[in-house]
Amino acid sequence: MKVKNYYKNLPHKTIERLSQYRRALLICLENGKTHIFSHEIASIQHITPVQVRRDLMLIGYSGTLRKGYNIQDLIDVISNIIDDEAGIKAAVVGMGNLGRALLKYIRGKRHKLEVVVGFDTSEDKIGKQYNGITCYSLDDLDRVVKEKDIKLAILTVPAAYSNDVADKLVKAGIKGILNYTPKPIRVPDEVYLEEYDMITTLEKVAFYIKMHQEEEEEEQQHSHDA
Amino acid sequence: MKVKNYYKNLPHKTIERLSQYRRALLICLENGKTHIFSHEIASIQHITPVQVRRDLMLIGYSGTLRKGYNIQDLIDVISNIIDDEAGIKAAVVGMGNLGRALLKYIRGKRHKLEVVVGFDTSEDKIGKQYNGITCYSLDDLDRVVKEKDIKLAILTVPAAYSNDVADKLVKAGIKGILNYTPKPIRVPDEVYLEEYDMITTLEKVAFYIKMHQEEEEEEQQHSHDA
DNA sequence: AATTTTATGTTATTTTTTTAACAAAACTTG
DNA sequence: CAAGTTTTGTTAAAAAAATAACATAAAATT
Ligand SMILES: NC(=O)c1ccc[n+]([C@@H]2O[C@H](COP(=O)([O-])OP(=O)(O)OC[C@H]3O[C@@H](n4cnc5c(N)ncnc54)[C@H](O)[C@@H]3O)[C@@H](O)[C@H]2O)c1
Ligand SMILES: NC(=O)c1ccc[n+]([C@@H]2O[C@H](COP(=O)([O-])OP(=O)(O)OC[C@H]3O[C@@H](n4cnc5c(N)ncnc54)[C@H](O)[C@@H]3O)[C@@H](O)[C@H]2O)c1
Repeated sequence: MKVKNYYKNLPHKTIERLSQYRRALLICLENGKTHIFSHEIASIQHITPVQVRRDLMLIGYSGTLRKGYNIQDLIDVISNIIDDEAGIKAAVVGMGNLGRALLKYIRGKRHKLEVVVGFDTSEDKIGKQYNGITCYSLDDLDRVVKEKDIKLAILTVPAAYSNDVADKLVKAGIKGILNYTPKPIRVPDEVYLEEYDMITTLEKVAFYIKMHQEEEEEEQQHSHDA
Repeated sequence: MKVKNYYKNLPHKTIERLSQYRRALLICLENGKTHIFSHEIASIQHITPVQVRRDLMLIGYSGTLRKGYNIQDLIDVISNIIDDEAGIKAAVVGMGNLGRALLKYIRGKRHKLEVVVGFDTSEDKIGKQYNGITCYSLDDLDRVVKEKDIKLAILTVPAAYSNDVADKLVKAGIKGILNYTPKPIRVPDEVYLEEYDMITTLEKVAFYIKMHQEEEEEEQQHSHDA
């Protein structure tokens, strides 16, 4: 029976929530708490306690009845699942406004997930340090990725270059890409790809604001009719 | 029969994809194309053509058999659904590294969705202009939000202040919040909330890199056994 | 000691989202 | 012009995710 890949079948959403649970748990631990109930975790994440318990069931973690979950234990269990033992090294590709902001933000946040270099094509940036991280030329991508065993790339180049740079990343042996470029990229199946577009999210918020507005208008109409 | 709120029941995911379709369509239009097939849209977004057609069916848009969809028409239809006629005004709250990067990025991208001001508490930033946008003191939130009819807030303050500032935004009458802070905030039901955490996404990518690694190790094991 | 309360863990159900199946129409080709 | 191909639009099925239901046990209360 497979043991190692047991967690492979966890729902994607559960993986996301595990990361969020851990972040919340770390804060609770700092505040001196030792145990936590499913409804407390749920409240922080504004989800239901059932969902929390179900996620924890899926990873096979058990709490204590009427006492809740041991925070340190749970952090360790989650870390064992989502963290790579040897740690995963990442690169920020495209050290512009967003790239530098991200670099600064991520730096030092996670023990097993570290941004170790940046890449850019601008002479102004190549060779410079940002938050203690060296920016290399994109021409050195292959070499640096291999030398430093970088597996993850955060893509923040101008949209026009997304695909070109993505191809280079794949060739260099990158295993996962987080694409913040508004242009969807194409990568082989064995490279894990996650894309996020801020405009889309923003437009979604705007849409639901609009919907809510229209609902209210309609309600007013009704009360006027009555 | 309700007409105005017909689109209220569209799946959330469809709304997201509509925004993405439009972005892709705008690029196609610029390139001089007039018509597009569902499989072309699908290929850009790396989803299936069926999903594209299903989404378009849901919004009641019809293409031409064997000719595809009229790009300009479709853009207009999507815009009619997701854009607010009067336009929605947004504020960036917390003009730090991320806030300024976002402001610069969003500026001028969409006709009906505009960032019109920034807010901060730092004396260094209050009164300054960033990309032509004035940064106001958080103390002026109520006044400015009302004066300029701002409905959407992009929250990029330090995590420690997320909740405080969110409360103020709600009191000021903001209708939707996009929270980039790693701390989930609580808002009343009538305020639409979208949260996004980069660390979570990053950890998700790292997790699937790890999983893929372990799968490969196992395969090697097997071929060794055989 | 019996009863009530509070939480967990699991199975069942519902909802949401994606994918598949296929009929119908328009064009192409032999 | 008949047969085949392509592409849409829709209904049906499957898969994924969230929610509900509930049995169980520890602690608190009566
Ligand atoms: N700024 C934001 O908040 C934001 C938000 C969402 C998405 N984005 C997207 O992220 C990307 C970067 O945005 P930005 O605001 O940081 O832009 P930016 O212009 O500030 O930064 C782009 C950087 O990429 C570098 N670059 C150019 N070509 C390159 C290449 N081939 N390889 C490596 N580096 C290269 C440039 O020298 C520059 O440093 C864009 O695609 C943008 O659409 C930005
Ligand atoms: N930098 C990133 O790429 C990144 C990525 C994801 C999330 N975040 C999150 O976004 C937030 C901002 O990150 P940052 O890197 O821009 O930080 P930053 O320190 O550069 O910016 C924070 C800004 O908020 C201002 N501020 C402080 N208190 C405020 C208040 N009460 N009201 C309004 N403004 C206030 C500060 O003066 C500063 O200008 C943080 O919560 C961070 O965790 C940042």
